[in-house]
Amino acid sequence: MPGMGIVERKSRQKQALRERILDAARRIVMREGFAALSMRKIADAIEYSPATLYLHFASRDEIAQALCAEGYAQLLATFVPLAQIADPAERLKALGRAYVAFGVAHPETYRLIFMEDPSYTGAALGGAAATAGKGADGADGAVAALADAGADTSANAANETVEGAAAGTTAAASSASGKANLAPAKPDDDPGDAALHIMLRALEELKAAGRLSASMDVAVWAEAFWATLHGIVALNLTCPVFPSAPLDTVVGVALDTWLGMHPAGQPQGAAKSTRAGKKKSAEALAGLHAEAHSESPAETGVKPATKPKATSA
Amino acid sequence: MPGMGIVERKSRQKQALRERILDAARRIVMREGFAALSMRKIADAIEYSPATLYLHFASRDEIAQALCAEGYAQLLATFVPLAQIADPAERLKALGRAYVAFGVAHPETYRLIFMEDPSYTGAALGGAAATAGKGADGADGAVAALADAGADTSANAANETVEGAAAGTTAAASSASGKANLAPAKPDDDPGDAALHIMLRALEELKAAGRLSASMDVAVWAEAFWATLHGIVALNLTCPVFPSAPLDTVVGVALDTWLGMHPAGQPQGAAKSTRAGKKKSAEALAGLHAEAHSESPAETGVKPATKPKATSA
DNA sequence: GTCTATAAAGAGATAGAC
DNA sequence: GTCTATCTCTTTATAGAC
Repeated sequence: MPGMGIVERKSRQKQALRERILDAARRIVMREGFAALSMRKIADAIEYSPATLYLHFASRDEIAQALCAEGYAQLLATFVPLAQIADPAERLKALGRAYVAFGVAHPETYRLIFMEDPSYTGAALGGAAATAGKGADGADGAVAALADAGADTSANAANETVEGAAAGTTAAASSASGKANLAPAKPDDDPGDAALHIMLRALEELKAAGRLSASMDVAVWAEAFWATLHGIVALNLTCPVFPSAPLDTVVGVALDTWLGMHPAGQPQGAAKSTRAGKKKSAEALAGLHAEAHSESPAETGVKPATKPKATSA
Repeated sequence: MPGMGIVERKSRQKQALRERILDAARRIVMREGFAALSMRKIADAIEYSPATLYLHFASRDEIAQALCAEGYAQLLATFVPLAQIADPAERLKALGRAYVAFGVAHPETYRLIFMEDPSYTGAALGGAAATAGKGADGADGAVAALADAGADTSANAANETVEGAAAGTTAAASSASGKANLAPAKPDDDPGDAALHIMLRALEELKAAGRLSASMDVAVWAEAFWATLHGIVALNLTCPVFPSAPLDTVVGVALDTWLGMHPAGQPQGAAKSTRAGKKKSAEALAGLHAEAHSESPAETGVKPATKPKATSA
């Protein structure tokens, strides 16, 4: 009968290898896209045999889902601090900018989560988006993944993003409000729900403040708003010619359109002034947020050329 | 020396087989998704050997690109008649609805064109989206594909969509305007450019009529608007929980937000009234437009469950 | 033109030795 | 736990007979 220390050590070792597997998998996905993720490649990367992987994950799919959970948590982590912004409209704009920045900074992660497979996309998005009610069916290891992911890369990513997005908005105002919006969106939910609720809360406030048409269904508005952000990110990742104007200009116009310009009365056409770079400069937006990542430089670059391209001989 | 008739017959036969190949490929993509498209499957479907395919197409990629060209042309075909709508705002709304309807009615086609690979997406989108100028580098067989595609399926699809989308708008007004907007967007361009120009023209008119902020850059607005539409379609195809509200409600809110409600003074909250079905009824929108297609019923269905899922044992 | 046959590469997953 | 070896399956693409 082995001492308890031995059991713990073995458990730690097992857990460590699991992490190494996920690390390697993440790197492969980031570098070559999800389609190129194979058990063999992972095994090669960590210098184990393919068979070993199956002691930790039942299938390639399980690895993919673990990666997804990390990604969701990572995205949520960039949202949470923004919930502090006092003005609901500015808060939503900051969330929108952070969302786009995340997608641009982590293209393959974003692809995996939101553009790859309905089963992946649906996984961490429990029964979310169901207006408000809808009994919360807890997603499992998602929040735990947040803690883990935060330990290596996403913590940095989150902070960078937050500072970048909050700069120039009402960031300072959050210290003045004190109580207002510090609820971190019930943490026992899955990240998808949590992120959604952050947005919905801001929307409710906006409506309460009379800055949103009283007849507007916030759930519908939220979905359309989300679609706009997703569309910007998705086109940016997939369409080589997409923003012909600087990305942040397009984002600015979208945010102004959905939320109205001037929270306190700045001249309209806020995005107009930004129109100077006039050529795809995802860096203009992403450069602010996504510089201190552990991800490969290729990920923060403009466009991955033509990564996917699964099988070719 | 064979008579000319023999040469022609052989040429016709060769062309016919080429069409059969593309037909089979299209069916496979529609049924099982692009990832499942393989030379063997095509060969099986047309009851030829795989080797024969290589006499008509150099590679699987070439087939994919031919499919893309068809898809672009098909989408453009649903746009062209809408250019007749007199009121620019209503025209843009109709275009938006048609765009979403197309994506919902032909999910795998839409996926292939706009969500699969940057090289596919960029192909038929020549140097488009480049604001206005940018010397037109002619894309090759795209327009020819329009003629071909129109011959079998897309003509019906286009007409159905047009009638559906135009109903309830200013369709009748087009007969009153006469001259206004009948330019079919220089036909020697590629479909991507053509579609874009239809939209840009409407936008310019909108701005000229003072219904769009004078400081707004129409190219930026157009891209953000497109992103919204793409986001709606893309989320609908990928995210199982996406529109919790009926799809057309979300589309309605988006269009109203971008274009303002009431072109002539109808009460605001135009989308509110639509909120009744309250459950994903893509049919509510797509049912109108996409009923008489030659595509498999699965394509017009709500969601393809989990089609892609490339390799599994 | 079309076929058969096959090369060459890669995938996921497993059995069984150690 | 880990590895070796392998099974099974699938893919693109080609060579060469007919």
